[in-house]
Amino acid sequence: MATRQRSTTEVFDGTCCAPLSSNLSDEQAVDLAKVFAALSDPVRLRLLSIVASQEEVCSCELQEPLGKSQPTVSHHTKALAEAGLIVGEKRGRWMWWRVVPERLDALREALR
Amino acid sequence: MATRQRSTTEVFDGTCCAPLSSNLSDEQAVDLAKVFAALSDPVRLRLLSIVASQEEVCSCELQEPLGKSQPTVSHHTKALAEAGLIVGEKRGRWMWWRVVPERLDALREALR
DNA sequence: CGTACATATCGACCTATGTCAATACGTTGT
DNA sequence: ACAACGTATTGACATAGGTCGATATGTACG
Repeated sequence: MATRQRSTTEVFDGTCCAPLSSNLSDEQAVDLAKVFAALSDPVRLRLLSIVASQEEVCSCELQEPLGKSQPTVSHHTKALAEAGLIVGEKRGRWMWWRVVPERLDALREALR
Repeated sequence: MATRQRSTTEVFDGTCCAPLSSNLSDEQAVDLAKVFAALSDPVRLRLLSIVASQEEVCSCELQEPLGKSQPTVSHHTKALAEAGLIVGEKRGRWMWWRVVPERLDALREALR
């Protein structure tokens, strides 16, 4: 079985990324706001940037460049994963993260 | 003199929208996070959506579809303006808002 | 097994922010 | 000037969220 990370509060409905130029429904706005909220923290943006610059990144490689505690890094990876922007795979003791490019594509479309 | 709305806390530096794939500096991440924070609220997203669907929108046309009080609407337009996503022009007693498409373009580039 | 280690969760703290009533500010018309 | 009206600001309140120490969970290796 694949170890794809999934959370109960993940936002993965097709209605997420209707373009701004269309009049957003309340529900669409709520869902889209959650994704942008995941991007509204500088630490998460740098984290995402690090992950995006490589194929895969181990959690253990994040703590030092981000300058945050281990629980804080875990908190941020979780937030990005719940927004569907990264996915994690646990191999051995290590957690490996990679970006979900389709998710970024969809988000760019939402800004049209 | 043009009545272009400008605030002291506006985020309009050229470093705002470096792509995610490049390793973001701390400062770049802080600036970019502010813009995404402006988009992280459902009311602001619907507000922006309404403005984006027309050439210009009066503040007075926002309160009813958003279902929020006048101070709350004013608070949200200010937040979007400070993020550079909309600009306002006061003509007579009315405030007219329009989107800044270049800003949305730049933001889409940041998601690369 | 038991120890070491990577990650996740919990609890607590502090700050940021969405909301609205009350009020202030500016503009228009009489 | 004054009254009416649209917008902005202020103050207060409740909630959300970033942070870290302490702890729990899970995995590898003697």
